[in-house]
Order: sequence, then structure tokens, then C-alpha cells
Amino acid sequence: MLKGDSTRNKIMAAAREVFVEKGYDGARMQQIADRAGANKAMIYYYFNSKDALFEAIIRDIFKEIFRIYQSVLQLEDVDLRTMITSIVHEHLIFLQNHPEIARLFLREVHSDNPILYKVMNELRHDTARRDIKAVMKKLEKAADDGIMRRVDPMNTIWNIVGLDLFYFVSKPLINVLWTKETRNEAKVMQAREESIVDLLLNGLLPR
Amino acid sequence: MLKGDSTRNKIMAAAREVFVEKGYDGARMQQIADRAGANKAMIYYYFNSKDALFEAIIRDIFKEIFRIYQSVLQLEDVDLRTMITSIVHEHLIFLQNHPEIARLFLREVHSDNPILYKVMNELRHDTARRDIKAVMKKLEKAADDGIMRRVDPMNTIWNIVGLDLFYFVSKPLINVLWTKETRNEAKVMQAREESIVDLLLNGLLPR
DNA sequence: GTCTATAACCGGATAGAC
DNA sequence: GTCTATCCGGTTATAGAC
Repeated sequence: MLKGDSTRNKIMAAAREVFVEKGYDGARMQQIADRAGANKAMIYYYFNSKDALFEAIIRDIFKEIFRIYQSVLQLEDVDLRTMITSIVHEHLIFLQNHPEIARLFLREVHSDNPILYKVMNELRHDTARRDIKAVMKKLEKAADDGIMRRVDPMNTIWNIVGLDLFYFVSKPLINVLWTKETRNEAKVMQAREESIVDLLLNGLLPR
Repeated sequence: MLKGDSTRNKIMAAAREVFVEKGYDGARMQQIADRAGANKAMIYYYFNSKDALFEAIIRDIFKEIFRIYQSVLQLEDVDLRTMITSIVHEHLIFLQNHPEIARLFLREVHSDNPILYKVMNELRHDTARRDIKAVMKKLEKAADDGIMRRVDPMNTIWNIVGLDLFYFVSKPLINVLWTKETRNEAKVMQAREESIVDLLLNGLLPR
């Protein structure tokens, strides 16, 4: 019997879906139970409260996020062009494959959800921070070596992430303002990637 | 007696605050009544339901957003450098002055809040779309005239907005990952603006 | 227009049988 | 481990006096 078939795991999977769709406040324990093919009492048997269940889901998601970002940031020692191109590419792929993560996250962060903050604050000493520092160092070295214009490394990382994130954050409004232009999703994503890479390379490489 | 002192307006103001703080699902009619110095029954007297109250607030906010963006987009006929510099500047100022708008918005958009979608879809034929088209035209003309590299105008607008928005969207997580570096908010904002303008100008002006 | 009281319902949590 | 039945607090909404 697969681990994923256990009742506990079915509840986890269902809870994740419902929390993504409805947010913490909007999620209903009954709906989670129904979708898991179980009953409410089983949720309270494995987890003790809605809070505890949500915390378990959030921890799961954080693990995923950092695992994937880590693989993105594991830069082989390549030239700046390749580095930027592949970071943007991997990041966009990740966001496309896990739109629900960005969604849940954004919503709860802006809800001041205390559980999310609690888990987030435990990350202070996590490896994620070291990976980011490494990229910043790499950017500074590129400036030292004259292969990149000298720019603020922290803001440059924010620029890259901001460019990658925008479409996924704003999709619903974008689809209203550019209805026709965004009908072909694959095409939009390709043009998006090209535009981001184009801006970054031209903006960062020495003139 | 000022218009803003009427019970109806006090309810509107209170409702806006509470919806921003708690989101639609988390907002409580009782808290809105308390904060307005009225009682629940008065809310139902002026508005008919929580839904209708929320819709009124959303319409209000949309009006504000588009009024402000319109003033940002009302480009005097200036050179590209000045245009980009001032668009970014005005946009960041707006976001700094109204963090609550971006917040409410992000949360409800990603909750699939049907009321927000309803109001948003009524914008299809709004002037906002024409303003955006005008900026896109302006970017294309700049490319024709050779004062800008030829880039995809729609994606360029997304790039600008994405760069401006990022810090406000991600602030809670940023404050965890870069705790020390973000302690001085004013300094962060100034560096942010400089970095964005630097990237855009170097990325867009001809090489 | 304003207020109190209350209806009607819903959702998280638990008791207890199997 | 699983399920049914139920408690209990809280929330939207309304009735009706003033």
C-alpha cells in the first residue's frame, strides 16, 4: 500500500487543495473531510485543530519551495549570460507548475496569518539565506571582473524575482486588461521569458 | 455638517478598514459597526448584505486606483528617460501611500472573490484600457524613432509594473530573508527606485 | 434613522460507540 | 482507526419598538 493512500495523507492532500482554493478563513473542515473521502472526526484524530492542520500544510509547502529554489540557485560556474537565462527559465517553469503555491502564499501573507508568520520566522537561520548570499556574492564578483555593470546586488535579485513573479501575481487583472493578447498562454509565457531575459541582459551587461 | 460625517460614510470608512485588515471572509459585521460607532442594524439599513457592502467598497477602491494611474500615465510629451523615471517614481509613491489597496486586492484576487471579479469585469470597456494602449503606442513610437531598443511593448509595461510592485507584494518574506538590510524603510525605497530606473534605462535605451 | 433583541444558521470541536 | 451524533460559540441577518 502506497504511503500516499493512507487516510492521513489523503487528508493532507485534500486540505492543501481546499486551503489553496478558499484560504485559511474560507476553508471548511467539512469540505476537507469530504474531499479526502473521510469524515471530520478523522481530521481531528490526526491533527488536533484547523490551525495545526494548516501549519502542517504550510511546512510542507515551504520545504518544497526551498528545495526547488535551491536547485535553481545551485549555479554551476557558468558565465553571467547563461546564469541569468537559466535562473529566469527555471523560476518561470516552477511558477507555471505550482501556481497554487504562489496563490496560497500571497493571500495568507497579506492576511497576516499568524501561522504562516510563525513558520516563516523559523527560517531565519535556514540554508535559504545562505544560498541567496551566495548569489549576491556572485553578482558582486561579476562586477569586480568587469563582466557586469556595478549594481546593487540585493536589488538586482529583487528585480529578477519581481519580473518573474509579476505575471503570476497579477494574472486575473491582466486577463481583464489584455483579454485578447493573453488568450494563448504558452505564447504569453514564451514572450514573457524573452522579454525578461532581454531586459536583464541589456540592463546588466557592460555598455 | 460634512458629508463624511454621515452614518453611511462612517460605515463605509470602517468597512474599508476592516475588509483591508481581515479580508472578506475574516471581516465581521460587528467589528465594522463598532468601528463606525454604529450598530449592525444600521449597516443592513444602508447596505443590504455583507456582499453588497463589500461591493460598494471595491467600487470605491477601483475608482481611486484608476484615477491615480491615469494621472501617472498622463505623460506630457517628454523624452523617454524622463518618462520612465517619473512613471516609476509616481508609481512607487502611490504604493507607499496606499499599501492597503494592494493588500486587499492581492488577497481577494487570489481568493477568486466573485464580487471582485464582477466589478473587475465591468472594466473591460473602461478608460483604463485606453490609457494603457496609449503608453504602448508611445513605446513603439520611441522604437521607430530609434531612441529606444525595439522591445515588446506589452511585456515592457509588465516589466515596469512588476519591478515597482515586487517589494510591496513580498515585503513580509523579504523582511525575514533580509532582516538587517531592510530596517531603514526610507533608505530601502530610495535604493529600490534607483535600481529599477537604472535597470530600465540601461535595458531599454539603445546600446 | 437608530437601537435592542433575537431568529436562524453555520462551523470548529468533541464524546463515545464500534 | 473510523464513524455518528451533538455541543457550543459565533455570525449574518431581521423584527419591531422608538
